[in-house]
Amino acid sequence: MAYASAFRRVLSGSSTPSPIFRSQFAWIRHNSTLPTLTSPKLFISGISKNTTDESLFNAFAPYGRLLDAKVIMDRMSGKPKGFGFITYETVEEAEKAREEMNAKYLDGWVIFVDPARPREPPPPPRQPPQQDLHLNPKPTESLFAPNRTLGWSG
DNA sequence: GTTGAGCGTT
Repeated sequence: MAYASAFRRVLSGSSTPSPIFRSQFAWIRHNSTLPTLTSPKLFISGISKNTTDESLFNAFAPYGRLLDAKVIMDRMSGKPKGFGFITYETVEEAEKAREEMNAKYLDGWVIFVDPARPREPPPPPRQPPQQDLHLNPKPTESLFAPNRTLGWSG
């Protein structure tokens, strides 16, 4: 996502969002993953270090009923990682929130709303290429079977 | 204590 850092560099100093940039963000929507969401979970990236769970919640609250809003902090260092997750009640609300809040301002930073990846991939849509190792081939009975009829006994 | 790519503690 090169556009993310590009817009951040342009907009990091300005505090007032200019309407000019809204037209600039149009192509992002066009370029973004427009197909319907499959999960009410959203991955919010590019959030400010001032953004907390509460301000994230308040920012996305008008677009649906939020079940959860978390700003991910590094548990080792305690510093915010700069992204978070929100969970709506339905995918329609998440869809609306993405349309309304993608590439918008939150605490002076342009945030990006994307569908969150499942933390536990439950259904693999394709089975992994399992190589079929025939470690136990059928026993070759007669290959090494001694021919008793030709014994030394004469 | 560098200025930002990314998918979370259970």
